[in-house]
Amino acid sequence: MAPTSAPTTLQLVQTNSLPALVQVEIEQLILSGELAAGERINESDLAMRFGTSRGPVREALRGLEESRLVRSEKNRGVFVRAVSIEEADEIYDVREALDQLIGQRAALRATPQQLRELEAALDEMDRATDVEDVKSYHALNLRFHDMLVDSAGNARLTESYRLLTKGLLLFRLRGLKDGGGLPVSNTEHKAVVAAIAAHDAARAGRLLRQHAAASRARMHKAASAART
Amino acid sequence: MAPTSAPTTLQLVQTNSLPALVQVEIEQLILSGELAAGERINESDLAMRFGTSRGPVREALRGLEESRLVRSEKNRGVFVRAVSIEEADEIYDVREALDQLIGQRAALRATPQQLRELEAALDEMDRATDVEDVKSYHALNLRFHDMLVDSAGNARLTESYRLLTKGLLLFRLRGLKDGGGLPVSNTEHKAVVAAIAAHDAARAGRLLRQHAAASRARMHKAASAART
DNA sequence: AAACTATTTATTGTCGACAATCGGCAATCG
DNA sequence: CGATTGCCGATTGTCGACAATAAATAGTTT
Repeated sequence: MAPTSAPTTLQLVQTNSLPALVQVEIEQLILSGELAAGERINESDLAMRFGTSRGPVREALRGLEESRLVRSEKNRGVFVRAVSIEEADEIYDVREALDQLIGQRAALRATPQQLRELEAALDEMDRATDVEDVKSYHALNLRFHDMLVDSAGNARLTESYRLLTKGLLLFRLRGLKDGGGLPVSNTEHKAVVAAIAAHDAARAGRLLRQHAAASRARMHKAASAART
Repeated sequence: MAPTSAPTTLQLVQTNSLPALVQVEIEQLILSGELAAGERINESDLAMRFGTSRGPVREALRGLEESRLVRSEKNRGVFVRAVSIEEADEIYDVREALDQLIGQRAALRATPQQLRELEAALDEMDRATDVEDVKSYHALNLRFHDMLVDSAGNARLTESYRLLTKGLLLFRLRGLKDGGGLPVSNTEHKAVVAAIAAHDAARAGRLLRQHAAASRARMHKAASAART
């Protein structure tokens, strides 16, 4: 039997263990904001919600703790991590370095197929920009950067980058307006993809690092705007 | 009552949860090689060994899985990860980028105290080199790089770096001889520390990146020597 | 004897129960 | 009246037991 390209729920349950499933489920809850930053997580509630006992939930939380999405206090429970802007800055320090590496490697190793997908993503983001659909743009933006790091062809780099940027998602502005930075952001994306298509490693690396820096600046701008 | 500088066992048990303690214990077992790469881990055995039930052990293993020291197969168990030289190369790709960042930041932010400790570590490594104590040198070398990343003053960077380099420890050559690379390695260390002391960010970053690259080359050399 | 099948055994996966601990509230005492 | 102390409900921490699965073994058939 040929495996379906999109893995079925059945397959997921058969290959992944229950704690792993629960872990991604809780992760969704956190990243979607349903479990707010700083909030305390009740093990029993989650176990009920997923129809399991507390064991798998506890294992999942231990995994999430290791990936820094939650923090745990003995006998008090686990809390959704709250990422301050100072921490977000720290993350961006690292991210800029990794983004440069991603750009360099992608320019050398991206396949034509991957390049096509990147360009398709650019178009989609353009469309989202046209109708000022900030939410869609954010989702597409995440996917775009995921595709980028994948096209660098280094599994460890992908892991490190994903782990790092997950932390950034925890720093969410109340009402992420972004102040019209969307068209600028996608213009930067296009320059990066162009450099990758030209196999210009140095330029792609430099541009992607600059894009990260600009993204950080936009975060600061939005943060100070939200504070007033 | 003033807290003791070195945390007592009591304090450790009171603040850290049992799974966390078990996790570092198992981590030691893995990194020391007592649990060999590729080997399957028996939950009950470990639980007996630590005098706990399997619950805390399972939680600890989830944490280790997230930090990529073990991998888990459903209904088959968890295995100590075996890192191939290709994976080690991937890790070094990322490590070089992070090391450059570490050098840059350390040059800007290292305190005089940290600088003194770094220089003390250099001396210790010199002594280990003189008597060709490879094992001590390795331990000191790990500590030195830990101190370096700490002196960069970025907690996220520290986390990312530690996680990454833990993976490298899993790539262990049978009988790590290193072929007399120790004096060279410490010479590179000294140049890095000198650049940091001079607050020359660009140079410190460049040198630390080069040191990582040289370290990778030494790994390759040792690997090909071991293969013959 | 080789190969396939049934059975046994060891190990993991999950659960419910009990013990330990914490935060809050009320009673007590200075 | 304020602070301390002792309960009380809620939640986490840990455990032992049972179910489910996979590997190892024995048994049967050709």
